[in-house]
Amino acid sequence: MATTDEYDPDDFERPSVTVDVAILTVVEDRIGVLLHRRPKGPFAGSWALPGGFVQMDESLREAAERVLRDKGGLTELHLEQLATFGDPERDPRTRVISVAYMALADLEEFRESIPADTDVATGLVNEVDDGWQVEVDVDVDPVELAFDHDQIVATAVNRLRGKLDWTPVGFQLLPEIFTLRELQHVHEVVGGRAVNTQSFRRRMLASGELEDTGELEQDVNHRPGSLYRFIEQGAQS
Amino acid sequence: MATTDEYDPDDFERPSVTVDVAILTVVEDRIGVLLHRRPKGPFAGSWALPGGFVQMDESLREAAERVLRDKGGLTELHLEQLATFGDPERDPRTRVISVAYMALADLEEFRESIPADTDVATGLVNEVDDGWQVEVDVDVDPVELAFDHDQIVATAVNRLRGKLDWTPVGFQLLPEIFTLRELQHVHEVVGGRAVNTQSFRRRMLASGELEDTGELEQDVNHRPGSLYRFIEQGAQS
DNA sequence: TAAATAGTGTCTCTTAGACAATATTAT
DNA sequence: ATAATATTGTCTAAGAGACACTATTTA
Repeated sequence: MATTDEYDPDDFERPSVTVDVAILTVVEDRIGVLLHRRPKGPFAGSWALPGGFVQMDESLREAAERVLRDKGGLTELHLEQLATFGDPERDPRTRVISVAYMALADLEEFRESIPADTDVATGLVNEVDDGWQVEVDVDVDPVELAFDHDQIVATAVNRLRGKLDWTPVGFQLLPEIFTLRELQHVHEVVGGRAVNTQSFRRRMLASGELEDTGELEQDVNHRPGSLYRFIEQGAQS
Repeated sequence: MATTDEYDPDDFERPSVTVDVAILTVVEDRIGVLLHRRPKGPFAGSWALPGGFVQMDESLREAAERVLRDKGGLTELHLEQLATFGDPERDPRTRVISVAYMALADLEEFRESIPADTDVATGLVNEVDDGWQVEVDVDVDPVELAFDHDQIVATAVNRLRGKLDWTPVGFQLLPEIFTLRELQHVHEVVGGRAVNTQSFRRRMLASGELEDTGELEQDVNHRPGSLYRFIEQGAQS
């Protein structure tokens, strides 16, 4: 038995702790996740989520924010903790426990975070087994992710899907100004199925979370839609 | 920058990692959580969640199961990971990262896990601030929990509440055989508000998750209700 | 019979989906 | 005019809450 009050932490061998971040976006009709190719170490050459060791003086969230900053200055993103993965065999080197985070970016931010000449790529998610498992394509072909990062991506996608119905998280995947059609498209891609346009429109407009900017969509070859902005839900009556 | 592929884990000082388990049940009109009094170490004398250091050869879930076993042989409970708490200051001794789990027990199991002559008690949860924060009473009086265990309890209560609407998790808080009224009571306590009896009954019976045992409640001073059993959702057509 | 809870029937209200009609813009 | 999408109107169906009524058991 090893309870926290009867033993000293120094009596125990300590695992390494990392954070890994699944940065998601919507790319056309698929969910995209930012991957980088591991130059060395275990799984060298494989695609992996960006991550890093947790420093002794930073919180877990700060570590995740540091990882985002290192990836092309991504900041101000929606960032939330997903789950912690601690199988003893998940890293062949030594015991490494990984705290996984999910970040959401719109496609522009996401693309800007990929420097031209680096081993960073957009993985496109295929859902397998009702979405509880995923497969990731890079440049059309399915790839095997390093460590248990496929599980982390699956967890992120499922979390995102679950949140979409209840929270205004869809806005995190769009630029500040967007049309209802674009918002609906995000919901359809994340949810993996078509949604009823009337119902979606009614629900969104009734939610009180959208503000009509009064502007119209530009440069489209059809009737332009109204542009909306997400209203921060700060001050409630 | 410290990415997983460019540094060796041995280059970094390692934190300690623990699991802490919020074992919840329903006690009359309140949510109960199992607490034990810390005999020594930081927060000596304070009430805390049961927990322990993660061993190098066990997974996080195995560590949580070990903690449950140590608490009076609790086993076969619903057990799920909640979140990981890693503020650098959360433990005054050294950097300790805690992976929090939630376990659900029915009141009988819960009571059996409390030996008569130990410093183990049932904390009763008061919800504060819309349930996003909690206060815990032991023997009527509010107590201050050790470390950030109040946050862990709040996270557990909120997770439980969120799950109740979508999953058959209510059954984990009841014995194998129960009446619809008992199930409704669990939902009302967890949800913190009354639910419509007709609607609840309709929804539960229509869910296909209940099997009528054909038996009736015994030893009650009113019309006895039918006893139901939860149907495992294994084989689907 | 009274008390207490189990269980049923039915009405209304809200919300989502289906379907159709009209509006606006570019080509 | 045609293509394409935006936007609105209305009908229907499902589910939840409200309310009233009947049923069953013990005291």
